[in-house]
Amino acid sequence: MTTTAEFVNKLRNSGLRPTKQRIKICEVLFNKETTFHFTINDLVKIIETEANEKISLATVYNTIHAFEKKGYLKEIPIDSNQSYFDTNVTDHHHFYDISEKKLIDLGEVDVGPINIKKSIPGKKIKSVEVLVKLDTDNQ
Amino acid sequence: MTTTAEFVNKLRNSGLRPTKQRIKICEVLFNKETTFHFTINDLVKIIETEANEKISLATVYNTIHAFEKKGYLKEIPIDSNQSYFDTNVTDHHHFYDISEKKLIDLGEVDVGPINIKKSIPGKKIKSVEVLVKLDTDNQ
DNA sequence: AAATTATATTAAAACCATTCTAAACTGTTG
DNA sequence: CAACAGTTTAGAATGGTTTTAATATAATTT
Repeated sequence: MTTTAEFVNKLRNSGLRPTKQRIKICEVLFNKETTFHFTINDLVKIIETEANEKISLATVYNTIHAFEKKGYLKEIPIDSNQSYFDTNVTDHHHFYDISEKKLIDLGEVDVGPINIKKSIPGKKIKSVEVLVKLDTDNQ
Repeated sequence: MTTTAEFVNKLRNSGLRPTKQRIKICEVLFNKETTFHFTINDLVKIIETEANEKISLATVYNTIHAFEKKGYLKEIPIDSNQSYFDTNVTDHHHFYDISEKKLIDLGEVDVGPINIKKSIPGKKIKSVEVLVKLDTDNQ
């Protein structure tokens, strides 16, 4: 459980003004038992349902991008026409269930160490992401 | 070097009618020394420049999706708003150079074996893709 | 606490990659 | 060659995301 005051501090410390909208989004994203994955559309629906409030789409996008830039969210690359975000910003990988269009976390123990043997001069590795696509097992 | 007749056969054998447009796209994609990565936009430009021809956007999309379904192309998941395709359909992974927005192949020897220890009942692994993001090394 | 300044929110429009539509066209088969 | 099924096309539609520019709000200064 995180109090509103703590979110206000978190925002202020990041150089983000603690507006009503940002605080609400913090509560929706960071006040859960577990981390989770969402699309912008999911988030808007959660805000409308859970909070019975309406935040403009543009603000939701702005806020999510601001949070991502601050490292409070991670975008997950999927070849899809919409962006998926993860409130779990620790190093981990993902299953992607193609039929259900759902992401599932792979914990650190679920994937053996990844050994990248190639390097490009002048470039450094920023992240290593594994996406395991899942299909229904019909046989 | 692949002849037009061979592309015609390849298409016919896949159940795709060898139309002028599809043959042209085959020539652009599969008649190169090396495999490469492209977006639909890249491809349209190549066709216009290299071949001085115009194929309708819808046809390019249709053809690329048909080729992907037949396994002649692979889509590469990147957190971007446009799709990247690869003419290299062997099992391999990628570097993604963030500043140049360019993909670079990682050969089979460049990445150690990936060990996925978790499984989901009723689901089977369709693919395992590693994306290594690269940043400019300023220090 | 009012005034000022800088930043954030908003609805609506714009944007842009991709998909759809329905009419015209082309390859295939008999 | 006729008939059919599959393909191409321009243009419209779609849908996620970004931009715009006016309004509102938070922070800072007086």
